[in-house]
Amino acid sequence: MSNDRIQPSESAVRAAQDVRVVVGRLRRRVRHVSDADDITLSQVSVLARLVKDGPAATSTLAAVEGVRHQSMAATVAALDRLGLVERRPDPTDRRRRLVALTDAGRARAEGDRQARQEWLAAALQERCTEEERQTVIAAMAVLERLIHA
Amino acid sequence: MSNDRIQPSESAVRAAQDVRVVVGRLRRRVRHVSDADDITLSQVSVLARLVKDGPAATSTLAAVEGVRHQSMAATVAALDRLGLVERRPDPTDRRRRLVALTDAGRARAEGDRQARQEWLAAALQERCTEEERQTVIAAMAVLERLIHA
DNA sequence: CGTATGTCAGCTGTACTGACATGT
DNA sequence: CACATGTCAGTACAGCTGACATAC
Repeated sequence: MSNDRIQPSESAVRAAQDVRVVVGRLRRRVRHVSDADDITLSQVSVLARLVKDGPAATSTLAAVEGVRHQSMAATVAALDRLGLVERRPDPTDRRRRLVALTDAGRARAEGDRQARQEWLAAALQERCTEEERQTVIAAMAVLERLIHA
Repeated sequence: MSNDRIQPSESAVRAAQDVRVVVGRLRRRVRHVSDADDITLSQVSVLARLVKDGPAATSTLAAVEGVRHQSMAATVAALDRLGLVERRPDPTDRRRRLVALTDAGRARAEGDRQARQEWLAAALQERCTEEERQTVIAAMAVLERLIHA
């Protein structure tokens, strides 16, 4: 049990391990469910963001999602091909192209909120107590804070 | 606010959204940190599993990790190439090849537990209260239960 | 025979890096 | 000039499917 470095508490090590395992499994699980539809997780995430925050530049989207701008560009290009977003020049800065939802994109985003997240939301509803849901929300806030280091 | 289907509570929808966002970000973050080493997340996961459960067939590993056997075969093959596991025939069933840790694999698995998870464990240690860590552990238990539906 | 296990080949999604053009 | 934004090209990882051989 000796350790020459910092000595994280038992709870820190335990929490870190649990998080890693659960994150891996959750991701596969969500992806598998989302296979039913034909757009991808990243795409859903961007649509949801656009609904919430309105039109944005690729760089901005990349920043809020925590990915490189090149990666976000690929996701946005896919959404463009599907006709769910459109990219128009920003009149105030000709480097930028504002990404905005099309009507189809908005409709899709609405539908997804019920369809895609249904399994998790439903599971949280049917198989958890309100207290457990609050625990999950609180834990996500803690992890979010750590991510934004 | 009408909804013709089930009516998940606000907290269920909120929790589901938070989980999705945080899972995505955490995964990218963990992967980035793990770049310092030279083995991948899936590989780490398999090593950890072998430490815990002992030698196993590829199919078995695939089942417990929740992936296709072909996917697991690729991960195991990579570990084999690195000399961290070895595959030997199962005398009782000549279709199977038992995957077992080598000494190097065991050593690597041990080292990883401290090195790779350090950023998260350290963050949980330094920037959280004990109560927050317990919240995270509790939330992971809840999510784990939901995954194993 | 059907089923289980494993291999090989090819595909997709997601993210990365580096190099480059263009506009502020 | 440096910096921000975006595109293109190449790479890596991690999963998938289908087709096939072999063993139970």
